Amino acid sequence: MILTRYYLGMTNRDEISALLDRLTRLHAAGRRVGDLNEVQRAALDYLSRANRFSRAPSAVADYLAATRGTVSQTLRSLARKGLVAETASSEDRRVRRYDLTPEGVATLATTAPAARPGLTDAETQDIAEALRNLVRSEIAANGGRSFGLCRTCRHHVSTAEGSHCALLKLALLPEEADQICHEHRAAA
Amino acid sequence: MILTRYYLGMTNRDEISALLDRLTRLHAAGRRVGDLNEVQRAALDYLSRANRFSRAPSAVADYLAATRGTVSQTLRSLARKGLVAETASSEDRRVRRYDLTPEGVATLATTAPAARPGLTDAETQDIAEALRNLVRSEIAANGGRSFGLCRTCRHHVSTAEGSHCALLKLALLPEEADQICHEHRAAA
DNA sequence: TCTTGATAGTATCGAGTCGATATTATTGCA
DNA sequence: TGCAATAATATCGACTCGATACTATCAAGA
Repeated sequence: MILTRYYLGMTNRDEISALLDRLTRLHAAGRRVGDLNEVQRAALDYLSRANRFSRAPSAVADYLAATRGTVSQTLRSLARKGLVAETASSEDRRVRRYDLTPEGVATLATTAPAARPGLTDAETQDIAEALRNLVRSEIAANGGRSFGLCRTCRHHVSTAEGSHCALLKLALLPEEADQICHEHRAAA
Repeated sequence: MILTRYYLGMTNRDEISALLDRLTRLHAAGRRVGDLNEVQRAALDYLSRANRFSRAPSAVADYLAATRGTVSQTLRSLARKGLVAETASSEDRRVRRYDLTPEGVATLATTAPAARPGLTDAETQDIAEALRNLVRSEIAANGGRSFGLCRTCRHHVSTAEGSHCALLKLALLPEEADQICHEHRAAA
């Protein structure tokens, strides 16, 4: 397979940036489905995979590298469309949580990502790993949060009854260990 | 190096989409430099690497998966800022070409992509290849154009005096063989 | 307890992008 | 000559963007 390089005189760093410039545009275009734009779709997808501590506007803002003001509007737009519902937090009265409604779940299901033609399983595997590396480096460069799975966090503790979070000092529901957490820190 | 997967139950395809959702946002945030937004910056970068046949609004629109209307405004915005200048095509009076001004070149140079910390040379190489694959598959899925380098095109012909394009039936300047072409089709 | 500072979220601003649609030139083909 | 295709722009409402200002709430220290 011949792989066309974009610019022969480019460093790998510059080429990655140039490729990302285009790739992010191509990806974004494919993510505008129905009456959702790219950001709304990404926020909805995030909310569907985040645990109950991580569905607040500020967590979405951190995850999507957006300001709180913008995310506030995005979530309001999703709520207007009936795809998410706002819930007040019981512990901290400043915090609001946005959960998917059944309509939100259905919307997500009917707009699943398209298959990627022309890629072997091995290539797909390599691409996933490369993207994980790239996200990790992007986060390191900008001081963002990792937002990994609860199960892979240094604060996750498995017990006989189930598991709990040593940071929040809370018992976890079985499914929560496989959800994204705002407070995630990679195990040492 | 432990690589946190986003969702253990996810297929690679879904994981790639989820990773791209976030990576797109992180990359875009890093590309908003000075008074340029992500799209303006990407368009400016494209124009700096495209050959003279590929600097028209419609080519930029194809490259960035945007509509002509949007690109028209983007280029107008860049022109207002003095970073590009409009030139009428001599062959086809419908076509306009946008070339970088010296200010545009300087802006591009002073906003070069940041280094990617925490990545080895080997990882960087792998990532570049994975992204090339991903772009290729995205194009295949949506019927877009490849936009490769002139030199790697099936219409590129090397001669004793230099090179020429068999599609446009034109002699090429020496530097044009290493620029991006709108009409690019990968060599067979 | 009172104050102070940090945090969570919203409201608002102008600039710009988005898709969609319509319109004007211009080209090329029948 | 006529007609369809192409290139580009103009305009519309919805939305994102960063920036700024604002309110509400929490937490920690005097």
